[in-house]
Amino acid sequence: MNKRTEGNTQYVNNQFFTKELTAWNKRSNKRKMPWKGIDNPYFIWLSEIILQQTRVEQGTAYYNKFITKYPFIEDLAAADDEVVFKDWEGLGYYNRCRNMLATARRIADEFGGVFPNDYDTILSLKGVGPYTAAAIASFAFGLPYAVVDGNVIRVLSRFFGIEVGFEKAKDKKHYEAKAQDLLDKKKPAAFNQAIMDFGAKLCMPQNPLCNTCPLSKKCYALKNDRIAELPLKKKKLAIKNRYFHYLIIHAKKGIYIKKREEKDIWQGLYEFYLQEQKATPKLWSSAKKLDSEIQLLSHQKIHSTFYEIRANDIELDMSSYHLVNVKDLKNYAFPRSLVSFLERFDYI
DNA sequence: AAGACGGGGGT
DNA sequence: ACCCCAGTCTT
Repeated sequence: MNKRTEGNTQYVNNQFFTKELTAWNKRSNKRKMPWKGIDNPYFIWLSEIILQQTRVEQGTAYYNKFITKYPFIEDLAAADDEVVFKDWEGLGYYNRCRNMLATARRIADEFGGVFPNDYDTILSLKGVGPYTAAAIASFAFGLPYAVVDGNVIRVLSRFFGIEVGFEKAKDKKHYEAKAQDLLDKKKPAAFNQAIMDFGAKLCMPQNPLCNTCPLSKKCYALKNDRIAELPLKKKKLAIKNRYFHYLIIHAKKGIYIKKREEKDIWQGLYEFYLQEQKATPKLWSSAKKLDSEIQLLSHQKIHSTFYEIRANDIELDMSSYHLVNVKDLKNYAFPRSLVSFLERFDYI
């Protein structure tokens, strides 16, 4: 196939893709989400931050909580870090929460509470990368920027036969250029929403609905039996085992907890007195073992064991810890595994 | 360019 | 077990 024919084929496929996608969106797309179709940039930004690497089903309740509790960006900007972290508890990727607060405050202070409406300024916001900037720019302001998220990568990779991954910057750019090329510049919001809905509801990661897919006639992956292989997966990283021994130290006024400040998992969340090591800490021979559990993170396997002891029965430096009444524990944000423990033992 | 960063749900 | 989710930031 010569260069010219190849270019023409691409063009025809582009037309086919956009036409069929648009038709599918009008005819069959029943997907409903609280932020769909709105143009409040603050709400859209909120939804996008919450949904980064997070399923819609998981994020929706958090979104509803945030827009109800903080209806204006100034409300969020004025809230205490501790309270917002508690609101975010269980969502994961807690740096998102920190960046969200920083951005809310920047917009309140620097922009007088008015959300910036140009792509470059939006992209400059903490926690806002290329995907989120394009989403806000298109959904809130109708600007012609194509989103490229996991759904878009999958759809483009399969339909157009893009046999490269997307971890390399150059390859990612290839997807971005393709998406931008396909984008309906007159209706960027509708196009972006449609392609993501299409990826989520029809061209899913596993067992996509090819038999009812309006794009199947010209789909590279279907034709070449590459559905399961595309998009190319990134090589999976090794899971590191970590062993956390938590000691619940009971004093008259409550138990001791401490905020995780280190550059590590769960930064900003609270935890009990911790010793991280493989074997049971020797000094704790008089402590009572309560429970143990394993929590899987994307990159670590956390083995937690919980012990309890009375403060009088052990010598430890607790100067950097907070002594918190048990009934106030519910006000502190903990990692999911600690919340689970606290629930099992009726602390919260 | 490669890692770090959560938690959950589907198969 | 493995996949991967409306990704971004740091090193």
